[in-house]
Amino acid sequence: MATRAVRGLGQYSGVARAVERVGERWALLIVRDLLHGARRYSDLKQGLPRIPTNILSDRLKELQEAGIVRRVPTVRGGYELTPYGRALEPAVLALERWGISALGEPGDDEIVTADVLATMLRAAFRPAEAAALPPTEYVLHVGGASVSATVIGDRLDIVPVGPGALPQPARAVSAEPPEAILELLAEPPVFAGLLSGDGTGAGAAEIDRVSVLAGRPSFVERFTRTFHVERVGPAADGEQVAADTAVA
Amino acid sequence: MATRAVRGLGQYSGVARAVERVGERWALLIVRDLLHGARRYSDLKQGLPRIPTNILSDRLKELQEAGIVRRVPTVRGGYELTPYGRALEPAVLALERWGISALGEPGDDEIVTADVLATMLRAAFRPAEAAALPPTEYVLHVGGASVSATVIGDRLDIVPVGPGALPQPARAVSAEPPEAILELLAEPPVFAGLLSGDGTGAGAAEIDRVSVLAGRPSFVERFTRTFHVERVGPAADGEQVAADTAVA
DNA sequence: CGGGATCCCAAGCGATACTG
DNA sequence: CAGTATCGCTTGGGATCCCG
Repeated sequence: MATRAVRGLGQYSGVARAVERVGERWALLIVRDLLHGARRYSDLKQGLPRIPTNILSDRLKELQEAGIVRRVPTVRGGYELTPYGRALEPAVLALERWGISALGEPGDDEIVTADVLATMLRAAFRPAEAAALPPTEYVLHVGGASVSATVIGDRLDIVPVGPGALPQPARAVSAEPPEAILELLAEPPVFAGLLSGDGTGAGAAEIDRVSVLAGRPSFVERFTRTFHVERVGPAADGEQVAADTAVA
Repeated sequence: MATRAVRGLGQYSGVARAVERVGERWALLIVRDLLHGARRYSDLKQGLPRIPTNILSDRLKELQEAGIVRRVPTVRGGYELTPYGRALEPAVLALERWGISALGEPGDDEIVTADVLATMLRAAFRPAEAAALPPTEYVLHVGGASVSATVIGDRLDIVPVGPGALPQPARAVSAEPPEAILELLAEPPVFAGLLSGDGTGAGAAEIDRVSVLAGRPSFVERFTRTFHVERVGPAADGEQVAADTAVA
């Protein structure tokens, strides 16, 4: 049984409410995956390999009760976000940005899924920078997952590609793809570094370690300008604090 | 003992990392309070009435190990965020915005602290709107907590006021306060409604229930323009889904 | 006043088995 | 494929006491 809500945090606060509703283990990762479209039970389970099936079931039930998730009537075992759940996107992307900047090395059995990759891209996407660049399609292969990110103006569209991706139904705008295409292959940490590198000096190390499978290598710089997150390492402990900070 | 980290989520993902580091119960609320300045152990405990002391101790230890929090050398029992921890601010505010829009009625023993109030204000603050308005100081009394929010141009400064607030040390800019002042008193749910109301029609109900203790009542509208979050109720279940959403 | 130690309960969780 | 049922166990977390 989905127990919960008995343990409020005792604060009339937005963050507290948010934590009460999506703070349970796994909950936010389910939301993250659903942000990219409806998913079936087995899709979710596959994307979250370490989640026990009963926990997935519990979370989905709780998220439904909270009005964050609902079933897709037409699809057996299908789930999707409600508008209320979709409103979590800014928060999820903000957390993603923070997390990206200190991903470190992958753990032994840590995987990268298409949804993980898509979230990284959407978190790192900079519409203002992108708008100034020519339309480009980026095909990324990172740690076994593959997505195609098409950037036209300040718009970003991501679709899963390659083996393992189900046929994508009814793309609204199947206008002709941009003529500029860049296809990259990179190990997960290299890819993370590519997103959070400073682009010029230090980031060059990552650039050398990505394989350009198709497209002009100079497009890599276009990619790093389009997709970028500020690096904020965990306490290099180098700098001094403003010691006069108030202890109120 | 602070056990943890044994249970990774198995994904090389920013959100997963974020959840692993600040997903523990209470952790994000501690960060939230520390976002407004250094705090002592007892301050934190007071602001989080339901947290057991050992859990607070554990969390602070874990947050330190993660490089998110560090001790303030000059203050006994003082804690503050590292730059890495402060980088969580966008994520915290995004969660706050989402949480505010469905706060509902306060639970029996839910409290509002000055830090809670300050977080609400900072989450709801709209610099672009504020910049067009004259400098104004808003003094808010909500559910026992009181803060003063001074808005000058697109800048927002918040200081705790009234009984319970320690003397505020060394305000850098103690320039003369704005001549326009609005002092409000409201019950917590009324205040939340004020922030997420639509400002005109439906929001009027909240406006009638706030007490203007000082300043011109017309300034209330200035307040709601300066501080606002989109309302996204949990599943009014009214509208239809785009049924063609991909289940990929 | 800051914070560590201990006890104890149950919730949250994970693995496995089972069912429509 | 989409879950439910059961079980054991870890551990989070609440209360209380204790120490510097």
